[in-house]
Amino acid sequence: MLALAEKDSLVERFATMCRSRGIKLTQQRLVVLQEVLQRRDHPDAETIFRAVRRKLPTISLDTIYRTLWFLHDLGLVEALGSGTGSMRFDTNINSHHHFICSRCGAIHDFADDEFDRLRVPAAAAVFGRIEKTQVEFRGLCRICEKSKRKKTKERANEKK
Amino acid sequence: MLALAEKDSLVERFATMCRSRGIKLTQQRLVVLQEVLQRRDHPDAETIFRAVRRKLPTISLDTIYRTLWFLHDLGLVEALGSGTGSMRFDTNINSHHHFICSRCGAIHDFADDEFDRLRVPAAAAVFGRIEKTQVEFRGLCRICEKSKRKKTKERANEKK
DNA sequence: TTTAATGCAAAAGATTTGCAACATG
DNA sequence: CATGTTGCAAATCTTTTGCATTAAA
Repeated sequence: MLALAEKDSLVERFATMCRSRGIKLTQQRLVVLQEVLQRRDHPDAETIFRAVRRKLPTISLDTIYRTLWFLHDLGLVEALGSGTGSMRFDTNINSHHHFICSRCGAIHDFADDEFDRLRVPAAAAVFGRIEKTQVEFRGLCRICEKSKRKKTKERANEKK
Repeated sequence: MLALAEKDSLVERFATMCRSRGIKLTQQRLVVLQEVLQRRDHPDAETIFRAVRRKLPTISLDTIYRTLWFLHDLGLVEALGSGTGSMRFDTNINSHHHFICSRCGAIHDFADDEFDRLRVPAAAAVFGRIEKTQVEFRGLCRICEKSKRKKTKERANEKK
């Protein structure tokens, strides 16, 4: 749900960032960035890999990792660390908050202006300068609510 | 900073939970639980392993994992998924919030009554019933603030 | 004594690294 | 051309599993 113009300007911005750091603008970086920009879920490296391979069949998984971490250093994606399993990347540039299923680990985004501007208590400020505020609600998602009998690990493994 | 009495009652509660499920109360489970209860950081399995091995030298790493997930199913610890690296376990039973360093992944707790009772926006409620609210502030911790030149991955690896 | 839990070693995943071949500036 | 990047394969790290043995109820 990023407007086209917005997306283009991000690609522009990316190109500039690369140039200014003497980093090369390769096909694979461009394709990974584009894939990442149009996603609204929280994919892991493998998922990005499968998607990107349709456009660039020779790309390798380790290039996906390198590129994802590179985008992360640039501040274009956020690393989520999904609980069980593989690392996931949050590609939602807009400020947002999370609902996380405590059972299956599914992550859903929602926006909330008020949550974007929570006061910073002194008890938190002592740890460092705060750059970002995010509220996390945890609970059972709709799907897990229906299959309560299974245990955490069983469900987590099903995802694979 | 758990009072002794509180800690004891948790061990009691644990024993009861085990009995009622026909699960055995072993030395290793008891020792892992005790280690977990007295920690205020967010250790990974390896860290717990090293600590517990001082009391029970023959314990194995996979027993640590099994026990940690068992405590998790019981609701006595929370799985954090640290971003880079290994899974971490939050052993703080009291309601609390997090400051997370976006560079090195360090996690610090703080308490805040008001944050414990944030309203739940409709946009979040649609995903499921909310059981827990947690605010996450992200930024550079004090240590990382001082060593800005290093990249994310370099610092993350140093921790090992 | 019955059943569940442990320790070990091996397997399975996920992620990273060294390096020769290759593409970009 | 010079340098940074890729793809591959092998290495590493973390976590899980199968199974014979041991310990709890």
